[in-house]
Amino acid sequence: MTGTEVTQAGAPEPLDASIRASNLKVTAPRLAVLRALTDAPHSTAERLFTAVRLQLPGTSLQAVYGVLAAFTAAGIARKIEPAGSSALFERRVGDNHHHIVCTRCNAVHDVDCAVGDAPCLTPANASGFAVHTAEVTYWGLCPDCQSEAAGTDPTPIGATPVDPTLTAPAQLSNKGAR
Amino acid sequence: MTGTEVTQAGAPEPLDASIRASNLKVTAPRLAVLRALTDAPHSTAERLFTAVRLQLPGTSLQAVYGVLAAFTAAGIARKIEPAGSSALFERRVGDNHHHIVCTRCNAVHDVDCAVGDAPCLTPANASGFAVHTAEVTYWGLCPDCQSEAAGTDPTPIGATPVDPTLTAPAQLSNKGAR
DNA sequence: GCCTTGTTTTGAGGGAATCAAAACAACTGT
DNA sequence: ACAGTTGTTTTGATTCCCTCAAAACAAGGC
Repeated sequence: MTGTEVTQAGAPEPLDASIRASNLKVTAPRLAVLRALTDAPHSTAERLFTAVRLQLPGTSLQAVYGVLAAFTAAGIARKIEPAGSSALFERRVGDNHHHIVCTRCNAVHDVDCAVGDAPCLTPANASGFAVHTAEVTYWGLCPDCQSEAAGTDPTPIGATPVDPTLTAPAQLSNKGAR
Repeated sequence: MTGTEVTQAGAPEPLDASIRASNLKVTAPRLAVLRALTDAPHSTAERLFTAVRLQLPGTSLQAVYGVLAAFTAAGIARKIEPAGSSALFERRVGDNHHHIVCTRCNAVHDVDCAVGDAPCLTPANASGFAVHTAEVTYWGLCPDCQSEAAGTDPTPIGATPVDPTLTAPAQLSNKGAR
């Protein structure tokens, strides 16, 4: 009943296998977190904690933090920290992908790399740095929020959504902006 | 003597002018913060606070936060939040530039955009998002840390520098890694 | 110079994440 | 199957970074 036979679409290999493969001990909290992470990618520790508690009450928030730290260290999970939000976690690792965040509802989606392996990831002037990783975050409106923002109030749903004008990253060409 | 005649290289226009130009009142704390920001770009609020106090004791940390919020809202400063570090501020705004962070000493440098205005900043699959801004952060070793890391300990200088393997953004081609 | 409005100070508060020690459970080998 | 070892989790506290609110205060317009 602790769910070892998770033959669900989306989780090609059994949860415990990927944990064991990283030389980590397979525990109930870890399985639960990994499952929750599979069901809801780009989740905060808190969110995962909530999900985990449904299946495994008695799990502590610190355990979730610990599990996530172990997972990211082992490379079976990845931690992203978009400006203005708390850390998010995802299982998709090892591939060169980026993220796009909705400035209104904070939804996060994966974005494949534009040009393949190392797109514009080679900086123009690295000033002597030996670059080894690159990270791209896009900001915009998700489809849902586009429709709603069209005729409705321009105000974000959640209280403070991450004001793009304050953090002001690189502005794209304004064509079609408006 | 509160320094209005700052004819220093790096600050082409007087500090008070750029504040006034944004319809913000010119105050001592604001001048001090703007000066500190000019001298030390990519600084945390705390760091700026320390710098400001040298010239203007009695200034509160909250004032610095307030000034920085006003500056970013007005568009005369920009706030960046590299993963694992607290918010950093810089005066360089309006141009499409990115950042490169040393994973050992946390030094931050500006990086011009690789391909001009909108480099690889057009995501491969935006999944319907209306993208309006993009942000790129490179991670690597600064020149100084490269030399030191060559023959010395691979351990970072500051206690916890931001472990790139934990946050694991997109890996560049691994050639020359190791 | 006075008034209005916007800033700064002062003091408190809150969320996210980390740290440390003790209780506990998974794997190893027998 | 079982005991030992090592790695996890719990429990409890704490730190860091940043925000909020009200009162004191100063800049800029008249």
